Amino acid sequence: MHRIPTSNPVHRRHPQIRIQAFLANLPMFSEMRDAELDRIAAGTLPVHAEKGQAICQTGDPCTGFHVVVYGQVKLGFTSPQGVEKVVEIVRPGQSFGEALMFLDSPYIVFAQALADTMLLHVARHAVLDELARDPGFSRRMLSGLSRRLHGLVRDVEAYSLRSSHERVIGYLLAEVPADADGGPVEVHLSTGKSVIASRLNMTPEHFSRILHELGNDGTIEIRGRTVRIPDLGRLRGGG
Amino acid sequence: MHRIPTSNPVHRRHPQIRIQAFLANLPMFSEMRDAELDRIAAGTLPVHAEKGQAICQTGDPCTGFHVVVYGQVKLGFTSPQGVEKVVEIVRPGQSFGEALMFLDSPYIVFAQALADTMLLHVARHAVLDELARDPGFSRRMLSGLSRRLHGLVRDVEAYSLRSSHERVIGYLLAEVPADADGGPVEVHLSTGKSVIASRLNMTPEHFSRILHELGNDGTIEIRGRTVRIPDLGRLRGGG
DNA sequence: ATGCAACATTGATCTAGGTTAAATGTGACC
DNA sequence: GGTCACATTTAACCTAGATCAATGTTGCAT
Repeated sequence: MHRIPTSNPVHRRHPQIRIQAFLANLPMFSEMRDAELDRIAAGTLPVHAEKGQAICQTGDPCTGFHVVVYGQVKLGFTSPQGVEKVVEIVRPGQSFGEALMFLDSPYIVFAQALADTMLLHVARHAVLDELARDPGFSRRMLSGLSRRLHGLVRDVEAYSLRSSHERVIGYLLAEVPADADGGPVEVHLSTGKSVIASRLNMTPEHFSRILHELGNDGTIEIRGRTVRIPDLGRLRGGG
Repeated sequence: MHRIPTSNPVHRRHPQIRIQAFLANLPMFSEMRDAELDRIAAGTLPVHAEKGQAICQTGDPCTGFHVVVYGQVKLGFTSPQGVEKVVEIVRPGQSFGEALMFLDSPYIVFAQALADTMLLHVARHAVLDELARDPGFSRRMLSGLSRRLHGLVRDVEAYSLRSSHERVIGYLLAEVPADADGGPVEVHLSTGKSVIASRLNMTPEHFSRILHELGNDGTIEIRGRTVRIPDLGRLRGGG
């Protein structure tokens, strides 16, 4: 069990306009007028984290939420015995930590960069102030939290009602671009297999085995991190 | 696999004042002025469900959310193979279905009365209208959803990192009134053991076994649905 | 290129918890 | 009280997935 270094905010000034432009593309801040976006941006600070660096630890107080600009972040918790479980893999354009802003509890998950990552930290007070002014913003925030909640319920369903075999298939299918028709697709696993395994609530060994089972009955072809799916319908049907 | 009859709203008029008084006690509607509460109450309809009756089914569209007045409701999903998993047991004063109001998706869980139950159904439009007017209401709604999210994350942690033994202990401890000091306490299981077992992600058999293990090493004493805990500290320490 | 460290695969073995089945309680209603 | 339906318990057995232990791969820093 080794200590994870915690990242520090980059205090170097970034061009203000870039931050606003990025924020404006998030569902949460879409439809905001410039003045509103300016106020949010004033409470926003870029944060950089190297691969492996912690962005926040279990128990830390919540000072705002994070958005991933580039890179990748894993959220997870560690059992008293040191076992780790990945709850979510956060990709560019996605955010985490919003819910905590409305509670007075500290982080129950940790966040760690899976790659060289750039985030924006939006201060709690900036969000809270804006919520008080803009009902549209509240509405979008409620949508965001609801979507998150919905996703978690689906996870609970998967964990308790689906076999690991089914969870792997589900994961692969979720990685397939929406516009793919039945034909052959290639999906690229965005991170290491052990992280994905943990996300799917299984051991790396078991994940490997399932992938290779699917491999040698011809449902998928594995080349490193690239998985080719010759027939989507077949994978959907359970391999 | 038997069909579950769906409950119908009770159209008989209930005293308006009772509804408002009840709603006013919910965290979500606290601090509301009379005029606001009146508007919410105007969109609220009492619903009655017998023990075993479905309040809503997986796939139903969402027309609002429900609050339990008295009785008890279980939320859960059913696998294609007909296995059922209880996600939550909802008690008086608690509500469900809020998140769905902000999404356009149908119910992914079903809700079924565990006892003779009275609920209030608050129409989606009433909530949405009020959110647009009252930032304080938005704020409380955000708190509520955040708390729910937090709870679900804790569940995921329990399911993936704790043994069933630990989950049972956790459940019992959660049932102990907060004001209890270390001394002997009695907790009364609010519903059947199979439902609790499913809520804890285990079979009734396994739940029974664990309870009796704890029973014969003296950590707890079981008399039907009543569990006596002679030494809270000992239970907290893992039996 | 070379060598190291992290990651991935493979096989053997183990076990927590599930499944099946049967016996026993228990409570609601007549 | 009696009886029916259902909940709970008990016991024997089974299996999905974990753990342990090598071994192979890959990427990356020198």
